[in-house]
Amino acid sequence: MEKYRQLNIKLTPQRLAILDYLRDNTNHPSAEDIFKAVKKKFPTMSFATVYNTLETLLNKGGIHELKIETGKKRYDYDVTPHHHIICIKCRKIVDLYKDYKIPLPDEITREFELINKTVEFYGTCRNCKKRH
Amino acid sequence: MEKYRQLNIKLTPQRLAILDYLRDNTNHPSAEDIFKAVKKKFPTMSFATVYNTLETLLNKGGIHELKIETGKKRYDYDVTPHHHIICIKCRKIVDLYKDYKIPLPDEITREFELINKTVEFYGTCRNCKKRH
DNA sequence: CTATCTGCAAACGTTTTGCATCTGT
DNA sequence: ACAGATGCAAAACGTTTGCAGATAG
Repeated sequence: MEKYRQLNIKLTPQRLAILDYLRDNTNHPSAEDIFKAVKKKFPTMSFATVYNTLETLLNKGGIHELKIETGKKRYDYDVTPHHHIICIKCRKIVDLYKDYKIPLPDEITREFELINKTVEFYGTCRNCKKRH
Repeated sequence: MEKYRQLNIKLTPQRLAILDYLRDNTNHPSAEDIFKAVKKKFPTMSFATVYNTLETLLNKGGIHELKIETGKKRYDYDVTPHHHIICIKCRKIVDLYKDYKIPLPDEITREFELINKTVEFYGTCRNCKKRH
């Protein structure tokens, strides 16, 4: 795949399995989710390899790290800018592709050079609202 | 203080020290920051009490938990709606009191009942930009 | 061939828990 | 008086690290 080659990293079978899993599971999996899944293909797979690979991919800009959960990182194969809406009950995360222009007050633009922004919306999804 | 009483919790000296610290330190301290500070007043203070108190305050809506750092929670005494801009170099966090109206697409509003939102801006602060 | 990756196990930092004792209300 | 808080130590949890052996390029 084109994206894989552009990363300029050694494409080991383990890394390919991790990349494939991330590509096919856009539900923002945690390191453990990834580990469990790829361990089925590679029974010797270790957490070290998962974390090493995620770290490498992060540095190469191949994935994004989400700070949506406290105490557990989540990963996103989709690095195009987008936002998230999260159900506060079931923690379902839905992607939101909208390029919002959010103006910053002058006292902030004087102090900060803006690089990027993320908007997180919180609410209850239809399913969770139903079961009151 | 009025806010303290409204929490409807037992106001032990330890809790008062934690609340006072949070009230006076709006730099979004971590549990360890809080622990270190209040331990000076209460040498017997334990992490359990800090975490118990923070959990209680969260449930009562007296404080907010910030998901800005991965692997470490930060706390905010200010529960009025606001956003943050974070320096990606020194991790300085500046509050931003702006009530942004951010429109959601119909397919989202059909699926979710919006409760609240937070915007996180990332950039480099003046100090960090200076030292190139 | 060699720079880099894997996998194991041990260590780490943060947060949670069980429980006996103590204390605000 | 008693529901609920404290403080200690141990454990849990996600993540990182050191290192010997393996492997992609």
